[in-house]
Amino acid sequence: MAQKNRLKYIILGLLNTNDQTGYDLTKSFSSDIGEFWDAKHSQIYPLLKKMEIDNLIIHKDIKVGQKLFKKQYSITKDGYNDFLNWLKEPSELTSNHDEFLLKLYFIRDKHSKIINTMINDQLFLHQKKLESLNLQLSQKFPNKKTANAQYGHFAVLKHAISREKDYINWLNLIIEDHLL
Amino acid sequence: MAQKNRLKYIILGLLNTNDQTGYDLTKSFSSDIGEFWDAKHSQIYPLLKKMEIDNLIIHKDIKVGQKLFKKQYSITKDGYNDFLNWLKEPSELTSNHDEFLLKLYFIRDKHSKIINTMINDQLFLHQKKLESLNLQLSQKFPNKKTANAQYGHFAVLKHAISREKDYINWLNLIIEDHLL
DNA sequence: TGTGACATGTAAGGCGTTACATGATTAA
DNA sequence: TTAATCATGTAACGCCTTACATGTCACA
Repeated sequence: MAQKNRLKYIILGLLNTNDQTGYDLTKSFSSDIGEFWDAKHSQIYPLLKKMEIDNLIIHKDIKVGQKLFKKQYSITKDGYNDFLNWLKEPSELTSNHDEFLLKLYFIRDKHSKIINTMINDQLFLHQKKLESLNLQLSQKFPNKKTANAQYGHFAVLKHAISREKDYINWLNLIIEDHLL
Repeated sequence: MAQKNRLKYIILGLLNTNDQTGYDLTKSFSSDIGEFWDAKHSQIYPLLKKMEIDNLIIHKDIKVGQKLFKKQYSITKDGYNDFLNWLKEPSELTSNHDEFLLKLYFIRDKHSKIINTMINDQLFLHQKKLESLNLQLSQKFPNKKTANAQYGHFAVLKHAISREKDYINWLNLIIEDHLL
């Protein structure tokens, strides 16, 4: 009855890059990796505990300030093997959940009045997103060297940008078509 | 503690187009709407019962053959209002879950050997998908009239095609870049 | 001294998947 | 007569979200 539990592999992958706390991992989902997956701290902390019991990761207590200790996790050999096996597995296509498209699907009349605001709202959101992705690209990968050093991250960011451009382009086509 | 429960709205939307059984609804997810959402019959049947209790839909027993009765559901006034309210709500961006991109993200070395098979496998899947979407387009919307009659469905299908083309194009760019 | 970020947890409950289960109908 | 499709359900369980909860640290 097992579900995929991809979050486990994301955590392993992130810890494989460098040791981190649950808090650090949580932040990854609001920036980088949030483009393709999301998770809240309330899911991450319990999973970290479970993964440590399963011997995939271990933690050290690091002193911060006077009283506070943070738990810095690192990946174990077992964890690394688990991660590699996942990487090597073939990936199926995952169907995208897009609520806007879902709504649009149900609008049968081309000249429906609701369609205009819907599309413009969505256009705005995707333009904002594209801007923020472009900003990320220029900040994280100012030159070829930086891109080659973290090639996957670079490639995935380029994908996201391409995807947003395509989305915006398609939305504009719909708007044009709508005026006819 | 309410989650979104978008499946409810999909069912309402589908029933708003025409009366259907749980079986019919289930099939929608393996074709059309499966492009943007997925659901199994084991989720659909219980939800239909709940939605009928909530007065959003009602069913009639329709005789099929000698013994079998199927439940044909239709949308109620309450259900229609619920559906319309959902349509009118602004839609936020939903982050895409794409396992391949997730894996790619973690591959730091541009010349990693694993990258080649990964990309080619994925390229194959997206090409297959694009073919099937093109087939759907030509079958469901052979001309302008048919497209205008179900505009949303048409627009969404065009989107999916555009998305797959963009994905394939990006994959090819990565492959090219990889050879350098 | 107070605000925002850092840091870590638990609880309740809905959502979604996999598996188990059964039977009728249709067309080859 | 047999296989594919039609048709409808339940059970177990893991995933994920929302909400509740607490306390420290750095900086202005």
